[in-house]
Order: sequence, then C-alpha cells, then structure tokens
Amino acid sequence: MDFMVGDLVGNRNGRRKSLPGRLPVNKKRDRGAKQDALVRAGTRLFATKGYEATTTREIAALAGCAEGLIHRYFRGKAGLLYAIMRTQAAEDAMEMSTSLPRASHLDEEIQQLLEWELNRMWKQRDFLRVTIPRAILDRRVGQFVSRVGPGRHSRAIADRLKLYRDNGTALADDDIEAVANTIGALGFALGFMRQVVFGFNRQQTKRLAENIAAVLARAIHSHRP
Amino acid sequence: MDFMVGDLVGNRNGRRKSLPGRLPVNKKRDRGAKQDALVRAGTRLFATKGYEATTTREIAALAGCAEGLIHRYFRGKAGLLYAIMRTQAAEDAMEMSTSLPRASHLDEEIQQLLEWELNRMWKQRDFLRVTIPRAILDRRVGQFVSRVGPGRHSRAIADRLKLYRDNGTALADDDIEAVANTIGALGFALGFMRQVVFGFNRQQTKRLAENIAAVLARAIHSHRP
Amino acid sequence: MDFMVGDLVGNRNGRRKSLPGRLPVNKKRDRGAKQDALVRAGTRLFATKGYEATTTREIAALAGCAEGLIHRYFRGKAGLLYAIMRTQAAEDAMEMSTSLPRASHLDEEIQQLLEWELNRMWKQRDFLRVTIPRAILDRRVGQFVSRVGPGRHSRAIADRLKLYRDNGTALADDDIEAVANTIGALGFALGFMRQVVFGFNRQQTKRLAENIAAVLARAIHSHRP
Amino acid sequence: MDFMVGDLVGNRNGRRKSLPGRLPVNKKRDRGAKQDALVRAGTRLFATKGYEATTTREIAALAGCAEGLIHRYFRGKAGLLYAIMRTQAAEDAMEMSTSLPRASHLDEEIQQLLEWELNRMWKQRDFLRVTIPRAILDRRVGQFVSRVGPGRHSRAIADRLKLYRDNGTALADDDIEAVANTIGALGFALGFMRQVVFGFNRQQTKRLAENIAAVLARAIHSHRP
DNA sequence: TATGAATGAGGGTTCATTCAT
DNA sequence: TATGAATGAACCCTCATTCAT
Repeated sequence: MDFMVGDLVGNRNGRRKSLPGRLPVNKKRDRGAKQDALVRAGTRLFATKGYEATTTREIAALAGCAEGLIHRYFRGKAGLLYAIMRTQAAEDAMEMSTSLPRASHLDEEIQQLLEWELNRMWKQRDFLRVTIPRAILDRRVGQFVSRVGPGRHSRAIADRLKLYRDNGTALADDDIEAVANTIGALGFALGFMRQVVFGFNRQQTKRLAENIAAVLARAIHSHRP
Repeated sequence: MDFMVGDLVGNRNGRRKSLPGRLPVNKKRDRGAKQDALVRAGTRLFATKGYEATTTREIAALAGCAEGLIHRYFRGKAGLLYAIMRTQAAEDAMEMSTSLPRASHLDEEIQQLLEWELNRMWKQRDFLRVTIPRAILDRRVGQFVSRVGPGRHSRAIADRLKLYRDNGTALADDDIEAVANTIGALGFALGFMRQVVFGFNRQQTKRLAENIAAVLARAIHSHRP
Repeated sequence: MDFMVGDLVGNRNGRRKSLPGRLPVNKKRDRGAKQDALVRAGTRLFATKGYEATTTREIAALAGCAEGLIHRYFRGKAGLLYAIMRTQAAEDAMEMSTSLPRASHLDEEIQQLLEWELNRMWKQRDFLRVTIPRAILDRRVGQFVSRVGPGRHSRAIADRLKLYRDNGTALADDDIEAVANTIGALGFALGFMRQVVFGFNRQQTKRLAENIAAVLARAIHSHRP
Repeated sequence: MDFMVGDLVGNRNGRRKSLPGRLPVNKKRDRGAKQDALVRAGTRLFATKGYEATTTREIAALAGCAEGLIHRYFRGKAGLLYAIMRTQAAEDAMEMSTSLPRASHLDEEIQQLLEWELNRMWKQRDFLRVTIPRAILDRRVGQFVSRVGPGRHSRAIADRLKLYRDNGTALADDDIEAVANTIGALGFALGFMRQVVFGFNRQQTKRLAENIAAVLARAIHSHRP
C-alpha cells in the first residue's frame, strides 16, 4: 500500500530530473556585499552591452550570486537599473563635497574646473554609458539625470566662479551662467562623448580643453572693457 | 548574420548588384518606397522605444509592409539600424551643403553658427536618439558617428571662422579650433541633451546659447591685446 | 574598415551560439489541423497531469508543433484551456442533438437515459478531468460548466420524460424535475466520479445504475396511487 | 522527495519516532499548534487558489510561522497536502460517529439522510475543493477518497436503512443498495457540485433535495406491489 | 529547534528569423 | 518577389527547497 506518488504532484523544483550531485553552494549571508556586487556587475554589463542585451543570468554570474537575488533585492532587472542610478547619484554627490581647492586666479579656476569635469566624466564613464541611453528613452530618467548631473554641477561651478573678481569687480551673472554652462557642456561633450564614446586620445583632448579654458578666461576677463 | 560596418558607408541596398535580365523599373520604385518607409518607421520607433524594445513587427506595421522585407532588404533588424544611420549621415551631409549665409561680423557668425547647431540637433533628434545609444555601446559606431557628426561639423565651422578677421588679422588657429569645438560641444549638450533629452524649454535654451555666443565672441575678439 | 559587428547588437535569436545544423523543419501551414492537435494534446495532458503541472513545451511536443503557436492561436496557456472548454461544450451540444430513440415505456426510458448519461461521462472523461478542477477553483468556470453541462442535460431529460404518461395521466412536474435531476446527479456521481475518478469496474457500475433506474421508475409510476 | 501514499493513513508527524533524550513537552504543544495552523492555512489556500497556485510562502504567512516548517513537519508542500487529506479523513470519521437520531418513518429517514449529506458537503467544502481535484489527477488519491468518503458513507446509510421495514418486511438488499448509493450521489452532486461549485442557492437546492427524497421514499415503499 | 535568506531549475511568453505559399 | 504564419531559443521571473544563522 506504499507507493511513490511524489511525481504525481508536479511542483516546480521537484522535477529536478537530472541533478545527481550538487556542488556545495556558498549560501553565506552578506546582503550588503551581494547587493554591491550586483550593482557593480550590472553597471559593468549594462555599460558594455546595453541594458536590454544584458541578461539577469549574466549579471548574477558576474556578481557571483544567485539570479533570484536580483529580484529579491531590487525587484527585478529594472529595479537594479534604478538602484545603479541612485547609487551613482549618491556617490557623485559625495564626491562633489570633497572640495577642489580654490585657484589663485580666475584663469586657473576655469582651467581646473574643466579638467575636473573631464576627469569626473572619465571616472563615471560606466555609469554614464548606462544612464545616458536610458535618459534618451525615458523622459523621467532624463529629468532625474539632468537634476543630479548638469543641474547640480553647473550650479556648483557658478558658485565657485562667483568668488572671483576681475579688476576688483564681481563677474556679471549672465557671464557666470554662460561660462558655467559652457564648462558643463564641454565636460560632457569632451569628457564623455569625445574621450569615452568616440575613443579620442585623452591627452589630446585635455590639451584641447586647456585651449578652450584659456579662451573662456579671456572672454570673462575682458568683460566691459 | 554578421553585418559589416563597411555597410555604414555602402549603398543602401542589401543586394550588391542588380540581378541580371529582368527589368526592375517599377519594382524598383516600390522597393525604394518601401525601404524608405521601413527606414522612417525604424527611426521613429528606435528613437522612442529603443532599438531592443522595438519589434520588427511594429516596424513593419508602421511602415505598412511585411515583416519579411526587413530581412530581405536589410538582412535583419540590425541591418535596418545601419541603414538608418547611413541614411541620416547622407542626409546630414546634403544639408550641410545648403549653405548658411555668411554673417557680416564675427559676433553674428558665432551667434548664427550656434543657433544653427541647436536647430540641427532638434531636427535630427530622432536620429540622434537612435544613434547615440548605439555609439555608446559600440566603439565602431562611435567612431563612425564622430566622423560624420562632430568631426565634419567642427571642420566646417572652423572653415567659416577662418574667413573672419579681427582688426585686420586672421584669427589664431588655436582659437579657431577652440571656438569651433566649443560650438560643436554646445550644440550637442544644449541642442540635444538639454532640449531633447532633459526636456528643457527651447526658448530659454536659445537665450542661454545667445549669451554664450556673446561671451565667446568677446574672447576671440580680444585676442592678442 | 570592414569588421564584424553583428554580435554587438544583442538580439534575441542572433545569439544562436551552438546550433550547427538545423533539422529540416515542417513548416507546412495548416492552421485548423494544428489548432486541433493543440486542443487534443492540451486536453490529454491537462486531464492527466493537471493544468498547472502541464508545460506548454509538453503540449507543443505532443501536438507536434511549435510552442509559439499556443500563444499565437490561443493567446497563451490559459487561452488554450478556454478553447478546450468551448470546443467540448460545442461538441457536447452537437452530440445531444443526435437523438436517443424514444423508449416504449417510461421504465425503459429512465433506464436508457441513465445509461446514456454514464456513457457520456465516460466519453467525456478527459474533458471533465480538465474542467471540474477549474470549475472548483473559479466561480465563472463553474457557472459556465453548470450551464452547458447539468443545466442543459437535466432540461433535455425533463423534456423527454414529459412525453410519457402513467395510466393515462401526465407525470407531475415536481416528479419530473426530481427524477431528471436525480438522473443528472447519478450520471455525474456514478459515471464520472465512480467510473473514472475512483476507478470502479464499469460493468458493476452499470448494474448498479440499472437497479437504481428500476427503483426510480417504480417511484414515478406509483405516483398518487 | 517522494511521498508514500501510506502517509495518507499514517500519523501526522513527518518524523517516524520521537528523538531520544530530550523532553519535548512544551515544544510538542507548540509544534502541534503550528502543524494545525499550517494544515488549516493550507486547506484554505489550496481550496481557493488550487494546490499549484498556492505558494508555500503564502501558507506560512497565513499560518503565522516560518516557511521552513512546512518542510520540517511535512517534508514539503506535497506532504502538507497529504496531511490535509489525512486530517480531514480522520475528522470526517469522528463526525460520522456523532450519530444522527433515527427517524420514526422511512420517509423521514431518507429525508434527513439526504439533508445530512448536503450539510456535510457544505461543511467540508474546503476540504473537498482540495481533495477532488487531486483525486481526479491521481488514481491512488481517488481510491483513498473513495474509501473514506462515498464508500464509508453509503455503507453507513445502507446500515441505517436496513433498520426500517415496510409493511412488516425488511427492505430488499438491492433496493437498499440502490437508495443508499443514490443518496450518496445526490449528496455529492447537489451538496458539493451544485451548492458549492456551481454556486446555486442553498434553499432552492434543499427543496429540490426534499422533492427527490419524497420520490425515493415512494419508490422504496411501493416495493413488491 | 526555528527562521527566512539564498539558491537555481524551470516556467510561460516573446519575437527575430525562416520559409511555404 | 512579397507575405506573414510558423518556429524555437532565450528571456525574466517565480518559488519549492536548502541551509547558515
């Protein structure tokens, strides 16, 4: 009267038809570390293959943990993407607060601000490779990026420029806004598009930036002659 | 199954040469029309939903023709993408030759060049929404875009600037290069990223561009004091 | 300048990494036949393993066609289930119209009606094995089943019984309703539950039904003595 | 991983015997309470959503204990299902012994037996919603259900009918068997299928049962005219 | 012992591509 | 040649089960 009926009840995992010996699995619990690993793996893969072309399997494999965790921690692939963006925005905010020393002259300030932007773009290149394409497709992401990226940065740049004076007079607000936005635009166009996307030589790009910085400095100096 | 990047600069037809013996007169016209329709539909859909999220079925439906044609004409979805990029590059090249009238002063020239760039970005926004994400993922596409986009344009801009003189002397090459690149960078950053991706108000953006143009003009005027 | 970039565009099927030689596939188009095959395969598998435990993969394999067709034809697994139920309801309706000859006496009529019900249950056993569990879980399915099953049948049985008279008088409506419902109930309880689900011997069940029919006939004959 | 049907009649604990040396006094009480809670939660959820569609997480949540306990106590989800069936079979057996008072006449007896069956089905509806679908899919469960359900009950009904006499003579065995089985069939068909599954009005169903009982009583009275 | 976090096999479904018509 | 029905690989996600804590 005893017979096997286990397989009469079809359950998802009961059907493990061909798994003779399991490998010993690392089930150590370390939520923080695994979340980090997933965010890092996701960033890397989304950046190089694109969000859609990256599979959750790959991400889990690269992160060295189970696919299911992507869904447990981030509520799915899309959630991981958002987590990546939030994480980066937070890190960027932190990095901004580690202040760049003030330069002795306006020329130098513009010089170093532009260089700083270029470096920032380079450091954040993976993040940007993930984010920009999403921003292009999704208005909401675009607004988020705008707020935490160019928005925050041009304001910071403008604030720094306000501290400088030319022949004893403060710089005009319009000029400050123009230069701050130009520096932001150049940061993105040279630092990200040119250096990262178009694959131009970094030294050459840096020299170009230096020339431009010099031109900008001249412009702002010569205000109302 | 694999597409040549060479295709990016090749002719639009997937087939290398016309088949022997069979007049393709009217067929050709239909073929061309359908290819155009597919390219247009693909551009629109890739731009709004992204390449991966767009299905070939949708493209065919929007173009009003059969799904199979995407494969026959363009060797698949990826081939259509390349065709879109080629098409746009060609159109852009044509548009550049419809020349912008020369301005009477350098100030005006910079002004109108920047405005022209902003408009160009706006007109090409769908194309850019398709292309930029691909360029970000694919170094080779990046190089292609760089060549037909910023490369071509900054050269054209520089050529125009060379025609102007300040106090009777030609502008310095370094300044020309700096300003030409800055105009290009601003075109992309303001015209595409700010206007299109971040969804900023166009008038406001245009005014910002005008301020910036004024600053740049001042800089280049005051050269060699 | 020509390099492979095909794999830079991650598309779903482009990734066919390890399919050296495809088997020649039978892509013959025969929608009707394939729909039938899927309905039949679905009925069989749902009946024996249950709806949830059956995979669409299995259904397609048993039907000898592609999994995708389940979604194209029936909009998914659930749609196939509904199609099965509709199909069966339609067939059952048709079969009902192939009339059972009228018996010479009421006794015989009850006898043959009950037998007819038992046979119907046996013939429809796979369908019932699919449907009853769903009806148990889903009020809507329950109502549908009730309408096309017991509802339709007891009415038909009642209509037949109305044609008989006992000692020259028509049978009382209440009696007809009672006997018709009893026959229906017995059909289900003996024909399906006992014969099919509990696995009782069919001959024995048939004899039991004959005894019961005799008792019922007596009851209705002896009306108001 | 495979469950023995023997478990269906075994004791409720997954573990065969108590562990040596460790007083399980209070633990046992908790254990029992949690097992009960899991069985109750499982019954409710399996009944309303179906076995497969119910997750162990839901069951644990409804029972207010940890998911892992389902596996520790019942060796998995399937084991819980068997425990549910065993529990119910045991409760049903107990309830049968709380005897229904004997009626004064056969008519009344049939009447009250049928009513009793209908009520029983109503009370056990959740259990039946769990069990019937499993019985339909699994021959062995079907046999188990048949034994502890209809089998046990028709025997009990027959035993009661044997106590009545008509005009001083005992009822014929065939008639008793026929009526007992008919009552059982009606109990299931009206009490479960009609009342519970098809969602018919209970009062109306009760009246129909009364009519039928009257007809059956007449039949059995008039035996051997 | 009890918990619930971690695992990963397998599910339904989508959709680029193929090919009969 | 053009069509769109058919194909099936691969996707994201669920959830029974395992096992560290």
